[in-house]
Amino acid sequence: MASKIFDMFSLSEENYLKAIFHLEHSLKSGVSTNALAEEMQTKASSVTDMIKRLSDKDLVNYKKYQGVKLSRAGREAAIEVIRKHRLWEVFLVEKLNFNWDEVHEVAEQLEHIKSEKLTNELDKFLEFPKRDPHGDPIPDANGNFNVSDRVLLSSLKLGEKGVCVGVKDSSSEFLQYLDKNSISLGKKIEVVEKEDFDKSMLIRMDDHKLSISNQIATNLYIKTLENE
Amino acid sequence: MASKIFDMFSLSEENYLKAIFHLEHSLKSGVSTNALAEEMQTKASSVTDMIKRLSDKDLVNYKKYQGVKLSRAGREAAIEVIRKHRLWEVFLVEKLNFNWDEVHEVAEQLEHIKSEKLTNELDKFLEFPKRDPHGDPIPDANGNFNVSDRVLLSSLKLGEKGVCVGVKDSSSEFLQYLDKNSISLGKKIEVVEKEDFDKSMLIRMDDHKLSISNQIATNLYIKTLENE
DNA sequence: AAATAAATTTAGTCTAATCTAAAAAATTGA
DNA sequence: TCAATTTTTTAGATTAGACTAAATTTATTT
Repeated sequence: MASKIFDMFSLSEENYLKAIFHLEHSLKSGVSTNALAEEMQTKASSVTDMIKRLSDKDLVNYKKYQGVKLSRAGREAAIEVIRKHRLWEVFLVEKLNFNWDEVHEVAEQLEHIKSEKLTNELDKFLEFPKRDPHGDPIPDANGNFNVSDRVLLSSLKLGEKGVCVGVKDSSSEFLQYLDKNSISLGKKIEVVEKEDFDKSMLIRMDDHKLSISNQIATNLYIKTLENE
Repeated sequence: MASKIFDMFSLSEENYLKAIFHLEHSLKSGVSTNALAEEMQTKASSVTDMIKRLSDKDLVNYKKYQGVKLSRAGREAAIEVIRKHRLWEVFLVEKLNFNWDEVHEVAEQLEHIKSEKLTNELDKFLEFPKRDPHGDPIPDANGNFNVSDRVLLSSLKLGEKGVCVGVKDSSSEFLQYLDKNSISLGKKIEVVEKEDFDKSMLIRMDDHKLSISNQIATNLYIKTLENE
């Protein structure tokens, strides 16, 4: 972690940096004002204001009408926040009996606590977890994290098998749906039917079959199994 | 905990409530604007503003030029913050290898995290501790906590014995002084000499004697031992 | 290449929390 | 008691972060 001399960002700044980071990864491109406004649940004009502040602090590269990109410093700050968020999620589930659908809001608060020692001791206390309860990778103290080779369930072909390794949507509604259908990380899944019409699929899991809508299938990450 | 319907207080409001609570207890009276300004490290005019806001929300009783007192709701809110602060301190020391002189600033941040489940599960995880690392009592989920019968070391008479049970000053400077002299909670102490001139005292602890200045003696809480 | 639509920025307002300086009230003490 | 001092409050300004409405720039269509 290079330039961490003085990491005093406001709560709002940290949330923007995090949102830009996430959007850069899902859109695989620069981030537009509107996209950011949507992500932050705010107005485009507010976003423009904040972008200027972030740009003045060299946390993002910004040219009018051209969207933003994180600078190196901005990316480091964003990753630090994400690291803390995911570590706290592990803590809540592993130590405090939270279900995976209950951790998000609390972790949104805890991720802003500023103490390097706290973060690193928490990491150690949890025995350096590699993934959070939703299967997302946890950056280490240097900001490095594994880019995994997971794919969406919806992209599996007929007959292919895989292990459920993560969720894209981590809303409690979605997670509760998964709970209700006993779909949890680590479960083995095989695609036994694909329906062109509505893109739903029939999967085999444990000893039964289950029909999965496209909306579900596009929000479940799978690691495919080479076998057979 | 009676009226906890909607506990959405700002960070600043929570800090004021906590400060008023502490001042009410140490001053044993209503809290003046200036005292609160001193405690909050801010200006009297800012305090007046905030007091008005708190009064509008019925968290304090306020009459111009008369100082403030916490209302029932204000006291409950303050106690909740204090409960969280102290629980987090225990967590940091017991689970994350923090020394007792390192916990304060981090706990100042953690005390504002809003999640009843988090607080109560943390309490359970720590096995319902009764005291924080500085010997201060931790309120339970209903806001009740033991008012203990501790006294200041400086009030002990010649020959009296006691156990060190808490610190009044929890600055890291003071705590480091105690560490350096092996004074920790639970240690047995006997007053073997009192010096009228500068109010210092000589104490016996473990197998040696130690000279204690008045400043130290007025910041160490002792539970006296009846024996002998 | 205009004309229209969409995205973005600017200008001006608002709120919470702070500040300084000035005014007002309460307290102290000769 | 009443003048001096201290405490407290008011008035007005400031800042971060948000908002609305209007203006401007870019993108899309004909």
